[in-house]
Amino acid sequence: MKTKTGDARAAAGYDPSQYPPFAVTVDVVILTMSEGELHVLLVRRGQAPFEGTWAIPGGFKLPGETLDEAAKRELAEETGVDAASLLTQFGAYGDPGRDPRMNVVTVAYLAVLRDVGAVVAGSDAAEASLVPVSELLNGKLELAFDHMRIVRDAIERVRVELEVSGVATAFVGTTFTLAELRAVYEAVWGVELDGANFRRSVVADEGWVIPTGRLAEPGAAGGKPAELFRAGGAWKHGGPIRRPKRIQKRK
Amino acid sequence: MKTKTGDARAAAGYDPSQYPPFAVTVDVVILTMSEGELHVLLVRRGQAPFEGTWAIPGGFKLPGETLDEAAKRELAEETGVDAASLLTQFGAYGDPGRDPRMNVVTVAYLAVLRDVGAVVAGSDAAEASLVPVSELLNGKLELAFDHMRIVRDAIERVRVELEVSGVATAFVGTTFTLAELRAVYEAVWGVELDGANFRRSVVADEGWVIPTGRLAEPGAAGGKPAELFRAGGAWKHGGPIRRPKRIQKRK
DNA sequence: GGTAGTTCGGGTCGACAGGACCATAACCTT
DNA sequence: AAGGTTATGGTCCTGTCGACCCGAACTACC
Repeated sequence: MKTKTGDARAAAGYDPSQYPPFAVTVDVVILTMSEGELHVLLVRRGQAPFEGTWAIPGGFKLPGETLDEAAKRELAEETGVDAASLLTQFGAYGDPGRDPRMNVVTVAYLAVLRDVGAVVAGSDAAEASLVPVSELLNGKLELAFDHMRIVRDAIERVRVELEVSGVATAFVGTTFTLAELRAVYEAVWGVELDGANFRRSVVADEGWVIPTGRLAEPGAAGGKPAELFRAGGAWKHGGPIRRPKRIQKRK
Repeated sequence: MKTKTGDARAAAGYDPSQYPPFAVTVDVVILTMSEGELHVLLVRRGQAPFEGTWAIPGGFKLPGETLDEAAKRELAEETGVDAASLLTQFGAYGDPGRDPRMNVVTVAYLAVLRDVGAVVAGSDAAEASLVPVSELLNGKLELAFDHMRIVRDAIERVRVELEVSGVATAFVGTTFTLAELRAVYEAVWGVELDGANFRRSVVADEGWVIPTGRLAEPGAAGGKPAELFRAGGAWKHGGPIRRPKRIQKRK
């Protein structure tokens, strides 16, 4: 290559202070199960730009913290939840003009929570709400910046994550029935799974779920009381359930 | 652009110019097959810090381009290759102190190439070399910044990617034999696959590889000439081969 | 109390995928 | 021509997974 470019690149390529500054933010997509449906936590913006528009919570990275720490801090500030182990970085977004004021690159994180309802109240966000993802994907709601794209990517990510890791247990309580756990898969994947087959697969995976010996209270409709489980430590083994290609139909 | 919010909290939360600036870079991990082994392209640094240390190629993101464009540009500048379709973003790294001079957040990309050897010559890098990943993972080589971690993450990513997408064809030429394609899986995963079973799985996946009708020249050792294939368009269907849990043994 | 409805969980069966292995064809070198 | 090597087709066997059935245990209602 030409020496001109070489010299310019040598100077430009190695002196960071010569380059236009960016602001770096972290945004957190908080997913949770509510009423059998997958929801995302959104906050309403109080300032321009995009004042009054829904957005995902986030904030600026500080020089003294890692990206993971920044995401954890933002999550704690917005929801009061300490869930560092469930935070997964899944993408960086830096399109020019995504923030109309200056160059902002954001690193997006995914957080999976349970019982987020009570937590939202304690947040300092002006207005926060759990929105079903189906409403978002329908295009009925508009989000600030490129947050719609980020949320879409997050949902796709959690669908994959559900298959290769044990995230499913993060959606449910500390103890849960297998039906509750199965509902997570069904909601996220949009499929129906056979209860009996689900149980076989899950309990066959040693250390994945651990029976507590206790039984759950039957619902209003009755039925045999379900066994209560708690999450095992085996997170990395790859999930016990494989995502079906086509939607199963039960008669 | 020139918003000047008076409110302190609003300024802290919503005015990017109030926050410490970062430099944003893109780094590209270039993987290729050479002599049946997975290699990564490294360049030797000519400037401080880490002068003389091996590093992965990369550069600064410009305000007017997207992250993907920056990665594509850097890849072209360093290797002369236009391979935008093979570029995958896989992580962002922003630990404090990862660059001793200032706050730098880098977005890491993965590029899978074939025949990178001829391309390296045209690069403007002072010194470039293909290094077997086995040497890197052994810890025999030291990399600048946190590039070792980035490369490790990239390799893990390509192992997963190989299973869920059709990246394997990116490692080989426009036409290839099934043995060549199989060698990609074997090298990346570190396993041995049965040739007959491999063929069955691959050709069963409609549109994944397309026979050209031509035959390859047999190697020096002879053998039946292999059928030549070209890559089909079916990239998203998920790879045809599943990663074996344990290494297969052939007698 | 009895019966219907509901949920849970164990069992069976068949389809299919995947791995191990053999056989054959088509090339090389000697 | 003989033996080695590679590609490719075929067979066999096993484990996995979905579909489905059935009994167990509970609630609700008559």
